[in-house]
Amino acid sequence: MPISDCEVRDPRIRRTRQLLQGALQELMRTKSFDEVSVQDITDTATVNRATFYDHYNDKFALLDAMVAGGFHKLLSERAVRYDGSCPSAASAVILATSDYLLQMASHEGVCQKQSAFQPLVDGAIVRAIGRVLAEGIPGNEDETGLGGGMIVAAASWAIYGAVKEWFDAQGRCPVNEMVERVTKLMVPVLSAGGAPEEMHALQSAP
Amino acid sequence: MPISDCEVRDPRIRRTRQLLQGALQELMRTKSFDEVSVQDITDTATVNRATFYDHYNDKFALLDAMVAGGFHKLLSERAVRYDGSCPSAASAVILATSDYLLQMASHEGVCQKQSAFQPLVDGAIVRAIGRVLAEGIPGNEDETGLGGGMIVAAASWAIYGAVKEWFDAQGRCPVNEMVERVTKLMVPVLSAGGAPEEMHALQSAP
DNA sequence: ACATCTAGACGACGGCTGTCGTTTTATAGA
DNA sequence: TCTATAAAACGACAGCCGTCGTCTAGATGT
Repeated sequence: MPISDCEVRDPRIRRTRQLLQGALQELMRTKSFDEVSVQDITDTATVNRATFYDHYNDKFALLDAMVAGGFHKLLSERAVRYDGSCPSAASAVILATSDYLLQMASHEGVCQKQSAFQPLVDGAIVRAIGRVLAEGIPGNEDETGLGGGMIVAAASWAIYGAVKEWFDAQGRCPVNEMVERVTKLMVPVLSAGGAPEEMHALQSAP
Repeated sequence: MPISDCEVRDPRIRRTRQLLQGALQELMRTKSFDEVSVQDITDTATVNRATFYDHYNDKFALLDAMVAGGFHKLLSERAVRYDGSCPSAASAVILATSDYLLQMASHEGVCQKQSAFQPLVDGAIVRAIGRVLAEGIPGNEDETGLGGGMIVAAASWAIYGAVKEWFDAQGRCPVNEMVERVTKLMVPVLSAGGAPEEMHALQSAP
């Protein structure tokens, strides 16, 4: 019976969900996700276990909401928006992604241990990235006939995959360099929808 | 205590794992993944429940192995290999990905209902695509200094994301057209490592 | 201030999970 | 062929899951 998570009016609901998300974050500082039980979460949140299921289908749904919310928060704090195919905007999204991964691994501790449910986190972040990109790339098939949906999908998955690859193989190169590489890789993809002129110029620059 | 899944000598182990994977496939023809219990699987496979845990950590690990194995089988049946940055090779991988999704949805029924654990399937397929691409793109950082790992990661995630986008929004365009679009999108990414000449020619072709 | 609505508390339920130790069975190698 | 190895069967266990129905309390809106 969980209600849609974005834009909840009732302050009680917000409070309870805040408590649950906080409890999960707290617990994941020491345990890995699959070692945390719903019982643990509700005990820490001082909330009845049955109440949990009034808000989320299972602990995976809670994780999903937490990740999506956290990433969205990080984006809005920096006022990161992807408007059009501007490469610097793409870089901002890429940087935000890597920062979020770092933040999760360290002080938030969302994925302290490499859990078997990492793919769930992956999916949540990819969706979040997709949402940002979609704001800048109209989904309607315009004169180009390419369909922005596919570009957004390809780009958001690619960005996350590349950043995660860099992240998992730590110490390969500094963040700046990684962002630059991924941006260069993404520019031709993102510019496939429109405004290709400036892109090609930038792409062929040293 | 599960033993590594690839290259198992003992025929008994192969037999049992075959039975378990077959049982899960069978059950997912009617139920969604999260509606299937380990009990169901072992009952259908006529195998003791405890035996299941000798082979897989949980039912998610079984799904993962099943998807990876199935995709690898589909690729080797067609002798699909990605050697170098040849666009037709990329197209073959893309087509194989969409075919695998179709095959899963219809007659194999791996993801009949849209389950909350779809991300796990996603991750398994992305990893499988990555393995194929990695054969054609050397991971060592050569004179280009780009590092093939990032390209492989970006490309495999992007390919799967794009194909899945097309797949989820069914009826948008025929398969051929989708493959062509995604290939065009991926060529600049894949060719970032080396052999960029032919690529650029193809990219600017009508 | 009041009546109403509804989130949340609570206890209980059957079912599934993951693990353990022991026993049986069949493969692999000498 | 015979023996050592190891996979699988089996039963049992505590613990967690997801759900249900009922009841309380507090927020909402008039």
